[in-house]
Amino acid sequence: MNDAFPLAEAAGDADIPPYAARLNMPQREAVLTTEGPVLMLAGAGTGKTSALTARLAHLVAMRLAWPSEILCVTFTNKAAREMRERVGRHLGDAVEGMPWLGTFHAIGAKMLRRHAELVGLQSNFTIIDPDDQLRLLKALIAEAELDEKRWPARQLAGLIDRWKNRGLNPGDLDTVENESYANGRGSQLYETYQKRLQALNACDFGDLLLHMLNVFRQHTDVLAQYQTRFKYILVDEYQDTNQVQYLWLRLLAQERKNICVVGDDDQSIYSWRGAEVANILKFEKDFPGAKVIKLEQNYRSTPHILGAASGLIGANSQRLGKELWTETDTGEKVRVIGVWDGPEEARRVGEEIESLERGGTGLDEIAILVRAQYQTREFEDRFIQIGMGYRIIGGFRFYERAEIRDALAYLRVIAQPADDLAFERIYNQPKRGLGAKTLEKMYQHARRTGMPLAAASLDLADSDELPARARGTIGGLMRQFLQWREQADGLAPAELLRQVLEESGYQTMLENERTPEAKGRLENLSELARAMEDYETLGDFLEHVALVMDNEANADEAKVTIMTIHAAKGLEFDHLFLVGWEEGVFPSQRSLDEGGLASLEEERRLAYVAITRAKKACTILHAANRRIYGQWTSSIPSRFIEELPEDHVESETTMSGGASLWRANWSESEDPFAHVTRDRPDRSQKRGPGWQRALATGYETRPVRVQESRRSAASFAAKPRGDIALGARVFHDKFGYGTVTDQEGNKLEIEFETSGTKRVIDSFVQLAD
DNA sequence: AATACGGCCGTTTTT
DNA sequence: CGGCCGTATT
Repeated sequence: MNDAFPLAEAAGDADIPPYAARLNMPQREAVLTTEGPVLMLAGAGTGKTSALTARLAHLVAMRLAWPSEILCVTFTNKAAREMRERVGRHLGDAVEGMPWLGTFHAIGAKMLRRHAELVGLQSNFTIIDPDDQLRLLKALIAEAELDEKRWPARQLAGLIDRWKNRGLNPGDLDTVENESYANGRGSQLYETYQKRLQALNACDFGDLLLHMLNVFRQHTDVLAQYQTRFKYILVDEYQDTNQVQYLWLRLLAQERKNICVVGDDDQSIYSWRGAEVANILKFEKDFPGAKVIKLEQNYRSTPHILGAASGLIGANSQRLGKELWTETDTGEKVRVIGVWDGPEEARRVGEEIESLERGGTGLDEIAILVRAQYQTREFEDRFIQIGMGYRIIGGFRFYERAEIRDALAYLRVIAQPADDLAFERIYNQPKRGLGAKTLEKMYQHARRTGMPLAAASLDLADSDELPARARGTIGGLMRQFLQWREQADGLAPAELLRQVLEESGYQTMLENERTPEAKGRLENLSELARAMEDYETLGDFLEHVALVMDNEANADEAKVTIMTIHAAKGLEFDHLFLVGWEEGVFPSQRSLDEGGLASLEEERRLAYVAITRAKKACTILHAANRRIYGQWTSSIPSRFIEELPEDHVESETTMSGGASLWRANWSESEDPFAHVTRDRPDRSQKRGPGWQRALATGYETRPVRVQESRRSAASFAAKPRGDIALGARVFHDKFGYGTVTDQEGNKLEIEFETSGTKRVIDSFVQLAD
């Protein structure tokens, strides 16, 4: 990826270690400056991971530290994996000995398991996910006799997260913070929540860091132990650190001050969830004498792409200042295309991709980036229709599916009998005839006796408090749990899961459904069992699940990637389509309403991140009309489009000049909006000023006449499959069940029971029953 | 205890 | 428009 380091050739390669041979000057400086604080400002595509891994290799090769004496933190599991892999290439097996390379949360969890007793937990504590967190908070809000309508649990969850991100314990809240929920009951609920978690022997994501920060603050011996151990600290994506992470790092680095942070203030896009750009902006103040190294040579994109991105980000005020450059001198300008409406945007992108495909580009080198998840729909619909392979990143993740969470809940109760949240999830799943009333009694008893829910239910089954049937059911279930728990030690986790699914009746429940969905669920459960084979103990596996919620990319055939810009950070694609660049969509109106100028600048950084994902070509689209919440709304191009420097942009726009599709279509009328009917924007009060402005024009288009797009190349080549006849009942992953009403080659017209009539490619459906 | 309707609300989400 | 949640219904 990198060009050779020029001096390396000049000086002869003799004394250049292999890990540094391909680094440029600043990269090399970042590797060799091992002592003291270092701030590495690495622009997009400037080879920061190369520099980071080389630095790690260097520290070890020079015997400055053992791998186990280096703390290396990332934000994502993916980044941690990549780092581990690349360092492994330099260090060989020694990388095995890098126990402290991982995400903030994974490292926090690892430390906390060692010191759990200092915060009132046992070392086998459960890490609850946001879903459990919300259910728990709802219960607490109800107990506090608050109206959940007025004080939603979501809001409290958000506040607690924010407090934890800032390193605040319940007692640390000032009046303003405390008043921000339920008239001053914020800290009280926060405190109750923490107590409840402790009783459950559980903690949430925020606690993994906050608990450890508390330990560091209150137990200087523990802190000193880690300060001594970590001779060198490396932090990736430093611009994304929040307050706790910052305080955490500062304590750990205080002793030796060998901390190297890497980041890019221009790529800070997570402030809405606690990240503080300020951390990177003030690094030199926090660590006086810090060496600042800028990586500005870009190895990813063409000059036009870089020029466009640089021009755009130049409009931001709060910057450390960096200018990307490249030695490459070829490439097309960034294209900006205006289209009539959302569907046309999807059609147009589809055609562009088919054309790239004909030119030999692989689909996996192409991506479509959206601002918000809902925008993916339009493209999904279109691609299904033309039979183009796509994958949407984000949305439902493997571990979030109901059947997976159910299975995990069983395992959690086995591993940790006090996990009430897990028990509550499955006590009547599969249906055992235990309902809300039984649950309520179990909870009452649990509260009275201080027992965990599962234990309390067993106790209750011994009494006459419950109807005989429920008593028998609970007794049976608890006997099963006891048995599974006994087996858990001797059995491989995957085998245990299979047994649990079998004996609990969960599997039978799905098998009896005999629907394609149920079949899919069973497959997911097999997949889960397969994933478990890599783990020795149940505890190991559950830790993995809690901390690594991502699914490994299923690397099958090449597909176009559709995802949010946030999800694309750190990735790169040859050909990039940036869609929906309209005021209100991007920049997001909601964002602007909430955060004003600061938010606008973050949106602009988001645009910068988006453009810099492109290696060879970047195409930006905007539509003149879009359906927002079912309402047709006319829209104006994003201000970010105007901010792109002209020299690097080519407006092949259909909106101006003779080639304009929509102008041509509507040229018969003087007023381009004459076809539009005036109408009530009665819901506009709820919207921000931007939408009001947009809606105030009062335009609602009539159904748009669209040119039938030329038939796609794909549709000619494919052959129909023989097993589907007219009238057949079929199932489609996205549209559900339907009946085939027409068949033309490999294209089917299907009347779906819930999604209306659609034309789809036959390979996307399966016969029902 | 399971379903059916109706009202509400609507970004981004590494862990 | 469409998905989710909570209440009302049998």
